[in-house]
Amino acid sequence: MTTIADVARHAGVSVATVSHVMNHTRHVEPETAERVRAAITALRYSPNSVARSLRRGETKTIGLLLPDNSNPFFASVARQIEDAGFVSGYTVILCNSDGNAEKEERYLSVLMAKQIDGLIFAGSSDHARVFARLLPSVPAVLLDREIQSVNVDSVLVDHDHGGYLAGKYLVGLGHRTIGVIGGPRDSSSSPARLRGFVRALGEAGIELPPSSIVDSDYHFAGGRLAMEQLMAQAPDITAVFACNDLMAMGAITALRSHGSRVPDDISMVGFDDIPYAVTTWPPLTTIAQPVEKIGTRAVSLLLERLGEPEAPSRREVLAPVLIERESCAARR
Amino acid sequence: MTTIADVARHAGVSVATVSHVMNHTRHVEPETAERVRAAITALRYSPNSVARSLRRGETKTIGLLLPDNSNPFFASVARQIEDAGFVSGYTVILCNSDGNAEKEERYLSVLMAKQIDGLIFAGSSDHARVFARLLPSVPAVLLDREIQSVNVDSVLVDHDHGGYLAGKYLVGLGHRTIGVIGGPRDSSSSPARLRGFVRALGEAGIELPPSSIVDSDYHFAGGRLAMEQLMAQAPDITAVFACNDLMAMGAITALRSHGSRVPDDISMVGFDDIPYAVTTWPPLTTIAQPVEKIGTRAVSLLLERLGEPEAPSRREVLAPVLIERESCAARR
DNA sequence: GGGCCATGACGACGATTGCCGATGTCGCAC
DNA sequence: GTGCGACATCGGCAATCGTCGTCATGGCCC
Repeated sequence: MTTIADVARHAGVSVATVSHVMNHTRHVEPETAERVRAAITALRYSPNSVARSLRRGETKTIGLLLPDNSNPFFASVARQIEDAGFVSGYTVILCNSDGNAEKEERYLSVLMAKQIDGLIFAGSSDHARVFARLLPSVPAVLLDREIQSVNVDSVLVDHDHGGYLAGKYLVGLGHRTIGVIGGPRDSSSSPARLRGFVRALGEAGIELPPSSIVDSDYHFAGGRLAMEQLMAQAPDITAVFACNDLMAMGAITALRSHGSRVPDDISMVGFDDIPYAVTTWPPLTTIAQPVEKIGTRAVSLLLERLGEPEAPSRREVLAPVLIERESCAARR
Repeated sequence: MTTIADVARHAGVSVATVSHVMNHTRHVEPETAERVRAAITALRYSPNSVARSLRRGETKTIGLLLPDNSNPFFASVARQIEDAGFVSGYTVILCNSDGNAEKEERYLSVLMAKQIDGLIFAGSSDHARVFARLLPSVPAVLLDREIQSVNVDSVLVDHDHGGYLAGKYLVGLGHRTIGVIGGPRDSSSSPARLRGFVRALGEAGIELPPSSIVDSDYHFAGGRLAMEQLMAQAPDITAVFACNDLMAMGAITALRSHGSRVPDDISMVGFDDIPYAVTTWPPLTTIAQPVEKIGTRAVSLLLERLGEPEAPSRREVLAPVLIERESCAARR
């Protein structure tokens, strides 16, 4: 590997000069600078970032810790974050924790050792210990999660509002007896979605009996099972709100195998707007999470904090929007 | 940040000793070692990987350059690679190139500057220039791509064989007039899949007229359009082989809106076995790529090469397998 | 001679590691 | 029993990795 010293020798100057022409950090005689640049290209020199990082005390690297990159939602977020980081000269280290507290801790240690400049964290549940020990020592942005701490900003999605949107929409179509397929109780998102949904119904004077709510797990198969159960215990429903798209897709499958037609017999609203929401039949009406914004805002917050480490911590909440496709119809 | 010198001072030993107890790199009096360990935990010391990397000349980092992490196939591969790397102490830097040659080159430069120990590259097309300039200088593994070069291994999927499997299967079900929805001509995978498929048909004495082949783009909407076209120009087909699942899903949608039923009227075989292949109705019969193996084998090859840089380059080919679900039926 | 300009020399940054010195142990010869 | 050298054990010093910022220096002009 060629080093800055090689370049200096080749150009007949000192290493300091080479460094300065590369970084435009002090004036160098144009002629000299030209000679240096020539040497750089001649030797195909590229500065060693490791040495640079050691010297400068910054790595231009951000850690991205999320539950599972093979989950399309996180994959999209990761993609956005990587893109946004790259344009600002940052590189992303990807870590998958499966929401496992121990793994999160191990990854965090590695990332800290690697001297990341910042962290973007999408924990799957609240592991206070992890945060308390490690987070304060590096600027961080939490996704869909909050914590009282300096140095930590949050990007939140207004799940409550999303649920409200879904409720308003179904009520507006004339539905009165509505079923719900909920996500995991211990997630932070599902209860909020449910809350907003219930509120919308409440505003229309509609009450949601416990028998019209079935909890599930955010997965396709879980959604199918939940729908079976829902059909059994609340056979008169004309619409369903599934707390995510995957479960909505599973529910549609269950309905189809029972001969129910969507949206003719039952309307279906999902949540997330994953890319595959358009591949179902009928295409799924859903509440879209602003995936793109989540990623870009997270990076922006992080970079701003790097510029001003002592600024008070911020929380940014992003609004989901209703995407109307073909899985809902007015009540007959 | 606390450094090794702080620990040494705190334990009353030299930095060398601290280093040696951390790395078990020479015998240290148990008593002394214990004192050092105590100091380490007392000060919450964690060695600075950047300094270590500079000194050791290795970063325990591998670069992963792929077209698009939001594509579920690559997302899964990335996940597998990250997992496999982590257990061996490697960390992954994620880069999305969109298959854009210029981006690939920029990323490669950054990765080289960051002194990655190895590279896993899933290029979307052959950018010989990129490779020629940069690849030889770092151990690399190519995914689904080959190139004549030292230091470069490949993990390949036998697309030809996958296509063959699909053909054999449909022929075995009694189909004789079969349509094909192809992927991009300039990809390396689609033509190979097609080739294998045609061979299987040939062995059964079946010929594929040009009118039963429609090329598309590996996307859902493209698949739908292609199916429309296929129905128009080859109305008598009883089965379709789509060169990936997304197009198969689009094709099923097109068929449904024309009142054709899958598999009763038309059988459908996809390729890839993306997670969403089970969410269609009917669940999609498809040729599965060994996603998991691709990732783990890529990491293994890379690590083995790191251990033995001068070994002859290797190519590992992985066999796809037929996953029988419900989108195919015997010809009426 | 003071001030300015362009550049060079040099010491961190934090960890690893080859080399050397100090101390302790043991065996052997007298 | 004593003295001495060979050898093993343990720990410290200092060089090193490649880059960058600070201080120093030499030349030049007014």
